[in-house]
Amino acid sequence: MNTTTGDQYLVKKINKAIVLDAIRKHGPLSRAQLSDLTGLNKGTVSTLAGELIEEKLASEIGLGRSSGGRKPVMLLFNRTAGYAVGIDLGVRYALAVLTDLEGRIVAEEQRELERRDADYALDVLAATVKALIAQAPESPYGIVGAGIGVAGIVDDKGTVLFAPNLEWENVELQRLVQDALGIPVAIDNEANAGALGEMYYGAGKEASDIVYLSVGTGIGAGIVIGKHLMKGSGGFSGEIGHTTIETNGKKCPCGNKGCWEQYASERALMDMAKPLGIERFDGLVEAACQGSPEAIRLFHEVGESLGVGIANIVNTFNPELVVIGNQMTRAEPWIRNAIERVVSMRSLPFHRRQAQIRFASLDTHSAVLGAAHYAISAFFAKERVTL
Amino acid sequence: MNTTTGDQYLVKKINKAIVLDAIRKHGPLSRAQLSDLTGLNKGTVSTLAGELIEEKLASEIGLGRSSGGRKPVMLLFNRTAGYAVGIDLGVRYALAVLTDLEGRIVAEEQRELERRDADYALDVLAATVKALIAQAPESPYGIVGAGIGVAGIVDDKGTVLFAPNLEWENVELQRLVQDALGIPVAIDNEANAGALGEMYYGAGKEASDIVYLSVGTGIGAGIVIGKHLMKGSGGFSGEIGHTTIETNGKKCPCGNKGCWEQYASERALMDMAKPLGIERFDGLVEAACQGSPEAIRLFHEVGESLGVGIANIVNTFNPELVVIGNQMTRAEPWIRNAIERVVSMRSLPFHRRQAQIRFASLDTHSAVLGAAHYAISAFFAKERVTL
DNA sequence: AAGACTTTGTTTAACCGATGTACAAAGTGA
DNA sequence: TCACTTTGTACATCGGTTAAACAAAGTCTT
Repeated sequence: MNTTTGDQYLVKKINKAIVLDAIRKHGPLSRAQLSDLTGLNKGTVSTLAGELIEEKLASEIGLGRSSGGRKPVMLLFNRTAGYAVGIDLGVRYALAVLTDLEGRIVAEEQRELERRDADYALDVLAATVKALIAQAPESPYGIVGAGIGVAGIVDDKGTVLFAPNLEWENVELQRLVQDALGIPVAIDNEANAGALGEMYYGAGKEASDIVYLSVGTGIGAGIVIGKHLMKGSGGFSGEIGHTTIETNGKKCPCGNKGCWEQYASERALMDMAKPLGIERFDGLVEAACQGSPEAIRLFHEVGESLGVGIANIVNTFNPELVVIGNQMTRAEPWIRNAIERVVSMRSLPFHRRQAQIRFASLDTHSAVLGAAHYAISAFFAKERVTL
Repeated sequence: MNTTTGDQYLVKKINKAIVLDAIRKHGPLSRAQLSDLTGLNKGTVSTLAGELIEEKLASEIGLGRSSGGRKPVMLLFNRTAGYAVGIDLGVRYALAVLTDLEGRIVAEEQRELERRDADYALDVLAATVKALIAQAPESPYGIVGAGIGVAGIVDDKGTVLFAPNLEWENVELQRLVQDALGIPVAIDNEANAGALGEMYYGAGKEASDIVYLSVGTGIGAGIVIGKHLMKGSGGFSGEIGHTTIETNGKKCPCGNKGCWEQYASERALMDMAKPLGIERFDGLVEAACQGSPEAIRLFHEVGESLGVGIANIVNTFNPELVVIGNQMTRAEPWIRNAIERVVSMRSLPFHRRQAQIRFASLDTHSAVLGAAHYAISAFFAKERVTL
């Protein structure tokens, strides 16, 4: 039993959070509109709005249009009250952005990772973030925190349990980065971060059930149901890439046979491309651009395999939207049709609406923006009640 | 914006719910213990406990042991303040129980379903439930509601969208039953109900991440993460049985190829048993009991296929516990080893703990008790805040 | 057996925040 | 200019929690 009990302070927290959320989502708004929208008494809204202004989280931006009476004073969320850092920690690169509290990018830094060990990555990360922080404008709250999306399995304590492609095991990334930077840090897997990014700032703004598929070296999925990120046990983000789609199929280094990512990942594609003498993904994309029938055939094949797994996801979660992100986005022209054909063939007929399939609208920035969102929402969750 | 705003009444609701929950979960408790446990002031607990007694939801059961001072008055949850009905609506049968508010069975009725149409099922259902209600002892709240677990896909409005084995489509089951019985009714799919039943009253009492697999004619799964039932979009319960485990495998009536339930369901098993001249599941179980090597081989084969799909679930959700329920429970002696071998072979090595595999400890009552739980929790959610 | 100490549960005054009402401020439109 | 609207603030009231005091009912030591 450690449920938070109720008292007046809780009531105030709840209502203040409601008012701030309304301003963030629907601003600019007058106090009267806020009262209508939230159902709170005018007087209550007045006091709470006053305090939010005091705290620099909202500001009066002048008078609005009258509809036959006194002109309303419009309130706007003060999105530059602080700044957040979002980091996408990939295998060969680290991409970091500085955003305001609405997730708008104000600065960006990218670094190549020349080695894979955690110490090195940590050094690069710290330097990158410090370079970003130096660019942050003066603000009441300063840097409110950092979020990291990492290509590996993360638990709810912020430890990277296993990152095969980085060759990491049990790295306490959250603690390490937090100590290095001195600001609150949140960690999650790159696919989950991408899902949040697309939901809040990208292709899924209107949808509430989204699956974000990160198709790179491996395959990861961030699954959002009812605007909530689905987290497995212990914060475990599903290793859906190691789901069997061919019971006696290709051997996977994980020990299993017929894993999806043996057929549908970037790595699978490159394995298939070796006989063609093409070693890099860029090369294959180029070959396809120039009309190479072998290259195009390979993309079709991978697209079909992607479709099989996506159909499984659709049959299991019935999402409105499947967003394909990471490297494989660049293959859109050649895989899109194959995916759509296979998915519509294999997904159950009694779904009321057909799931749409899109490619990440934030391009390579889904994960990094989602990561920034972790920091922003942690900042707001701290002194508030989560609605 | 329709978030509930905060005021004194909300605070009281929250605190009253906290106190009642504490009594339900840890009772008998004294007022002083409640104050310690919940963090609420002694005076507050006194008033709230008084009201709960007034409302017949708790009662004083006498004095407890003193530890050097005045003897405490012990409060106990009044589990007979009302009764709930749980229904498991299968393809060939309807099983219904009457439980007290702690989910203990006080009466039970089972009926065969001789036809499959919804009207007939509804008549049988109504008669069965009425027979149960007639057996309910007098109580302050009477019958607080009914929950139904049904072998089909249910949306969040209580409509059975599709129940292939019952041959139903778009049956507004909740409304129909509610009108027939005049009590609140909650509907969910049988696998979800089973998962709740096992979590609250069965094998999963201590676990918080459980997958309940209902293996009958088809395969359904109820997935519980962090004590919460995972619901797909629109209340959609995952049709995980139609997940592909063999890309170019057997055709499935659903239109897909290589669906899991084409290999691992009761129906798949019986299809395989036809050449042996065995037509019914009972027959096959009997044959295996008598040591028929063909029957045992078939069970092994199905067990292995079950293992493939379970490994997929384990890799995706990393549960603590997988509970196998419904018909296939009866095959435990012959499939258990095959399942465990395949799952441990195919599940990812970096899971910190190996998922345990058990067979439904509530036997055939998982779903029906889970269904009753829906009614009970709906009753408590009505006048309260959900914690 | 008496008195000191403990624990339980109730009572009461103080406090806090939301609400409704009255009201002041600042418009619009005929 | 005047009637009517709309916005935002001020203030008394209400309900609920809390802390502190207190009454009730024990135990334990001497």
